[in-house]
Amino acid sequence: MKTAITPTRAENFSEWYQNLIVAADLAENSPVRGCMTIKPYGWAIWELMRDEMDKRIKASGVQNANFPLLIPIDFFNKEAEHVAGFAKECAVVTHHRLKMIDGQLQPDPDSKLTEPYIIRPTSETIIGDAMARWVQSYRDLPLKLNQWVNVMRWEMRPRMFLRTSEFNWQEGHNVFATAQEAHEDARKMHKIYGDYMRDVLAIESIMGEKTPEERFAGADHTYTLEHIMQDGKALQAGTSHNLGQHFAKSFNIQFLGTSGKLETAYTTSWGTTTRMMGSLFMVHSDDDGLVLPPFVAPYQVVVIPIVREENQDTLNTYAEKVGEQLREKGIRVLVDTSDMRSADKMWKWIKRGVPIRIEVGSREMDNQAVTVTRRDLGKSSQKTIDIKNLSDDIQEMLQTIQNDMLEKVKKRNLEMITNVSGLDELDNMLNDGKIGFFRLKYEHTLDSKFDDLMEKHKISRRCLDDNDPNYVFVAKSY
RNA sequence: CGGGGUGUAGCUCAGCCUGGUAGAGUGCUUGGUUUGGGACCAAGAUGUCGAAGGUUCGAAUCCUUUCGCCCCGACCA
Repeated sequence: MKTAITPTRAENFSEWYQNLIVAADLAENSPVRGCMTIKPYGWAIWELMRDEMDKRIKASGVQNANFPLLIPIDFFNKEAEHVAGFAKECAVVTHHRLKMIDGQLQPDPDSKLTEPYIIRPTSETIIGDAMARWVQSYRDLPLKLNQWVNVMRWEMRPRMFLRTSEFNWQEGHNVFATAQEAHEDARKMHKIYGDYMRDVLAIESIMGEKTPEERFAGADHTYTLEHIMQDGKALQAGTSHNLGQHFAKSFNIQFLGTSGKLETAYTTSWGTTTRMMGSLFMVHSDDDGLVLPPFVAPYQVVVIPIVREENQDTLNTYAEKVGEQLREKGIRVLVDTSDMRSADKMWKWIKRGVPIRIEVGSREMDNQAVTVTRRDLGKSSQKTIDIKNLSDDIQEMLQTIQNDMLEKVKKRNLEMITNVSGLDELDNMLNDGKIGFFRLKYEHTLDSKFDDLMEKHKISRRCLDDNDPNYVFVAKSY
């Protein structure tokens, strides 16, 4: 059978992924090295994801703000571990003016900055600096801030949505009076992310704490959400850090406590990025293109009139009427009356992952009916239904699709996780080509033989098992 | 940043070895026949051959430099 995307997932997963992005019109490589252009259809998905995330973040008591893109290099220097983590991938602004020299615009040597700026790879430092001023008393705490911005990390090996030099994200930064509150907050944001990914993206995350080897530079504890891709590899889709007093000490975030003594605060930071889109695409899509969960589908339903010349006008009117009926219920609908062959329209919207396709032709019009097909199930789900209760039926169907997609992922996750008793068993399974996550005692991975296995099989520790932190998940990753 | 590959029409690519002034398929436009899971016929438009320099009467082709992209590593949301 001919698939819309070639090669298929089974033939070459990473090439399939790239072609998927092109076929679904999500993004393209830009003229700027390592940076992508997110196209309107891709951005529409992000806006839906972002708006829902923003709602949930605000509901947890966080306020949005906006901090500068440029960070004084000196700020960055204040937290040693943090510097070590990011120094290798920073873009640096060194001049503030261009000059025409030999017919070429160049940075004007006379405009060299005495102190260069870093384009933010993350904003702990500049937000820490502000917090030091904003936090004076225990009454100012907790202070919870978030910003939706772009950041830049000079990546050596970019891949669209998964790892680009510039990416969009939200970064939250909270300050607390006590270690306990900071601990609870890091866990709370972690859970909010997990719920979001389950409810909105229809993805069940593998959640847990990063091992000391893998945690964020400058954090005491890093909690991660790992997603299992269809090829068994891991993708980190979000993190929440308990930064302890590292940044509070470096930036003097201090307050007068109830006892009248000056105390040092505790901070957390937590983020999710456009990488979640990469996960969304890789987790759900198939060999015919994108498959979107209804929650984040720019169009939840596409109505395609199967027109013939003689009935074009009446049929388009009927299609619009169907679309209008659905819109009244708040369903996002596109009635595609564009000048294309209907078969081409179908494939276009299949590739773009619209959850429900409604076809209307003269047969349906005569019977006051429509033919519906679910994207996640394909042609076998095609059925003709009466339009009498259409908007209710479609709404219910959208909910079912959302649920079914999650269940499918949960089921696949279970199949993708293998318990192993020790390093020899792990080695054997990987030698046999077994893919997915492997769960084993964390202490086994402290054996030097595990370092050899990591090298040999390109695996890494993803996170500890939240249900039993004596165990760790190990996998190949993106 | 190291190893390998690659850059020619919107897209996928041939042509390069052996220098002689640009090709195919697909897509696009127009007309016609079609239309319920990727139609067919006919006509037509489209290129600084990634960029810069060099060799040459002449460079997509040979040489040098440089940039991007892809794959495999190291690094990471």
